[in-house]
Amino acid sequence: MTESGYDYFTTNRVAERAGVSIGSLYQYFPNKESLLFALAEHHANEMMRLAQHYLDPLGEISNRSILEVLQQIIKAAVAVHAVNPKLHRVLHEQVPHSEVMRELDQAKMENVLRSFLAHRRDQLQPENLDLTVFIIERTIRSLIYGALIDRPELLKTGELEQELLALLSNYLLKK
Amino acid sequence: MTESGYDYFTTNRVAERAGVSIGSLYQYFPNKESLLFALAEHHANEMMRLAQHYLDPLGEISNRSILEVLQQIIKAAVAVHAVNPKLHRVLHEQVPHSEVMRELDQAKMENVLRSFLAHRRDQLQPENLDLTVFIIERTIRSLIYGALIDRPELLKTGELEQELLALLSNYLLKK
Amino acid sequence: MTESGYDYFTTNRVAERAGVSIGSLYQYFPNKESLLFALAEHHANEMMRLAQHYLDPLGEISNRSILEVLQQIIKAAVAVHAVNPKLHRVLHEQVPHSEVMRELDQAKMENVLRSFLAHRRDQLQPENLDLTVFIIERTIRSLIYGALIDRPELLKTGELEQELLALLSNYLLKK
Amino acid sequence: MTESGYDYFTTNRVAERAGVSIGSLYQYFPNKESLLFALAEHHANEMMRLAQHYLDPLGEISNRSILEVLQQIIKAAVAVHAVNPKLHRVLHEQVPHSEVMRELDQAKMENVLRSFLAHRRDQLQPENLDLTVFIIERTIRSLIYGALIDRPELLKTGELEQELLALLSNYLLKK
DNA sequence: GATGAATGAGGTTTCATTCAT
DNA sequence: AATGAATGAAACCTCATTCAT
Repeated sequence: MTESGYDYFTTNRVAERAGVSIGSLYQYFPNKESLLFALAEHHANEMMRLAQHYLDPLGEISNRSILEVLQQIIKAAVAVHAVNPKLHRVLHEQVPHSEVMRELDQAKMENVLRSFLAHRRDQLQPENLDLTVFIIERTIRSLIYGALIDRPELLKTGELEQELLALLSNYLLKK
Repeated sequence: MTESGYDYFTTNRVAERAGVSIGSLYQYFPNKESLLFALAEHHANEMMRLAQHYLDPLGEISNRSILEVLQQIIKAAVAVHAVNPKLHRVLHEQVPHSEVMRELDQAKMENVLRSFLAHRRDQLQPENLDLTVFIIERTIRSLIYGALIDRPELLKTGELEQELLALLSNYLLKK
Repeated sequence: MTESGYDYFTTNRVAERAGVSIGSLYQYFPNKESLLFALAEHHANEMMRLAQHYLDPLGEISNRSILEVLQQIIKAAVAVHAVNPKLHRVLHEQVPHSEVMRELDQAKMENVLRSFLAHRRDQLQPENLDLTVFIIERTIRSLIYGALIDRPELLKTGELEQELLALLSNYLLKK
Repeated sequence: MTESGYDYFTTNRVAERAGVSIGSLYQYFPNKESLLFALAEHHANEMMRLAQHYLDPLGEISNRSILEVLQQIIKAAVAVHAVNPKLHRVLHEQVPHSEVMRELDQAKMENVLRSFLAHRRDQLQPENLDLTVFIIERTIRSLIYGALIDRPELLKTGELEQELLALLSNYLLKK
C-alpha cells in the first residue's frame, strides 16, 4: 500500500503542494481531518456555484417542461464534475464517505432537485418524492463519476448525457 | 484523520480477526495490497456464486421476457449486497476503485448482463449495447450500495427494488 | 505527556497573556530560557521585596531573640509564597532547578538568614553555620511549598507555621 | 530551551538508550506518559525495596527508641536516594509533580512512617500525627534531595544525616 | 510452517523562533 | 518598535513488514 494518490494525501505533501509550510497549514486547520473537510467543502461550494449557473435560468416558477429541467440538471451535473476531477476523486476516496461527502455535494444537489420536482408533482409518475430524489441524484452522480473514472470517452461524445436523459425522463414522466 | 472505524483495517487486526498470526498472513500474501485484493476477490466470488443462484434458472437462451430477467437481476443484486456488507464497504473504501474493483464485481456482473441482453437486442430501445450494460450495471450497483449505506429502510421494504425495475424497464424496453 | 496545565507555558501563550505580540517578546528576550529566567528573577524580586517588609523591622543588630526572628522569618516565607503561587509553581517546573532557581529565591533567602544567624552564633546549638543555613532555608521552603501544593489547609489554619517554629527552634536553640 | 537533560527525555532517546526500537517501546507503553509513569513506579519500587532492607530489622513491635528508629529511617532515606540519582532527578523534573510522584515515593514513605510513629504516640511531642508524618517525610526528602543536587559533599561526610537526626529528634521527642 | 516481538520509515502535530510588513 | 503569519526542526506515535525462535 505505497503508491498512487491515496495514502499520498499527507499533510506535509498538501502543505508543499500548496506552497506553504506545514506549520502554516496547522495555523488554519487544527488537524488533518478539518483540512480535508475544508477542502471538501470548498470543492462542493465550487461545484454548487457552477451548478447554479446552469440552473438559475430555469427559475423556480418557470413553466419549463420536466424534460427541459432534467436536461439542464444533467448538463449541470456533467459540468460540475469537470471542476477539479483529481481533487474530487481524492476526496471521494479519502474522506470517510458518508460522514463528510454526504453533507456536501449530495445533500445540496438533493435539495435543488427536490424543490424543482416538488412544483411539478402532478406530472410525475413516481409517487414518493423523497425516494425519487434519492434515485435521480444518485443515478446521475454515480454514472457521471463512474464514466469520469472508467469511461471518459462517454462524456466527451455526449453519449452519456443523452442516455441519462432517456433513462430518467422515461422513469419520471407520466405516459 | 480519526479512525471512523475503517482506518481500523490494519494488517495486524486482519490477522487477529482471522485467527492467524501476522507472520502467517505474510506467508500467503506478499503485502497488504495483495491481501486486500485477495479478500476483494474472494468476496466478489462469494457474491457471484450467490448471483448465479438467482440467475441460473433463467437459462441463457430461455424465452423469458426482459422484464422477468431484469427483475431477477435486480433481486440477485440486492441479495448479493447482503453477503457481507461491512466487508463490502471496507473494501470499497480501501481498495483503489478503478484498478481493482472493476476487475471484480463490476466486470463480472457486466459480463452476465451483456450476454443476457445480447440475445434480446431486438427488444431493446437503446442501441449501444456496451453503453447500456454500463448504465444498467452501474445504476443497480450504486443505488443498492447507496441505499445500504444511507437508506437501509428502502431495502427492507422492497421499495428500492420496485423503483429500480420501473427505472430500468422503462429505459430498456421498446414502447 | 498530556498537558496537565503546565506544558501550556508556551512562548506564544506567554506573549498573549502578557498582552504583547510574540515578536515584541523576542525583542526583549533572545530566547525562551532568558524569558523564563527574567520571569523567575522578577518573581524572586517580588518575593524578596515582600520579605523585606517582614524582616526590616527586626533590624540587623536588634536584640530580638532568635525565637522572634525565626517566627518572623517563617511568617515572611509563608507570605512570600502567596505572591503568585501559580507562577511560582510553573517556574519551579519549567526552570532547571539548580542552575537558575538557586540564584534566586534560595540564594537570597540564604543570605538574609546567614547574616541574621551570624550575629547570634553563641546562642546556636549547631556549629556549622553554613550547614545550618542550608537546612533552615530548605526546610522552610520545601514545607511551605509542599503544603501549598498538597495540603493547602495547613497554611490556612496556621498549623504549619506553628510546627515549623517548633521544629526549627528546638533545633537551633541551646537548651 | 534546548539543552541539558530535561527536554532531552524524548521517546526516541529513551528507546535508543534502552537499546530497543521506538516501535518496541510503544508495544509496551501506549504513550509517553505511561512510559514515564512506569519508569517512576519501577524506580519507586526499587527505592522501597532498599528501604525495607533498612527498616525491616526494626520490627513493628520492637522496643527500639524513637531515636534509633529515626536514625534508621534517615539512613534508609539517604541510601534510597543513591539508587539512581540521575533517573530520580529526571523523574522529579519531568513528571508533573503532584500527579505522579506523590503517589509513589512520597505516599509509600509516609505510610511506613505513620505506622512506625503510631505505635509510639505517647512519646511524641507533636500531637497531630498526620501533620507530623507530612513534616518528617518532607523534611527528610527535601534535604537529602537538595543536598544531592546542590551540596553532595554533605552526604559524603555524613554531616547531613547527623543534623537531620538532631533536627527531627529534637522536634519529635518529649523533653 | 507458524509465531509475534521487533523494527523503523514516515505520518501527524507542536512550538520556539524569524522576518516581512 | 511592534506585529503576527510563516517557518521547520523535531517531538510523539502508527503500522506494514521482517525474522529469530
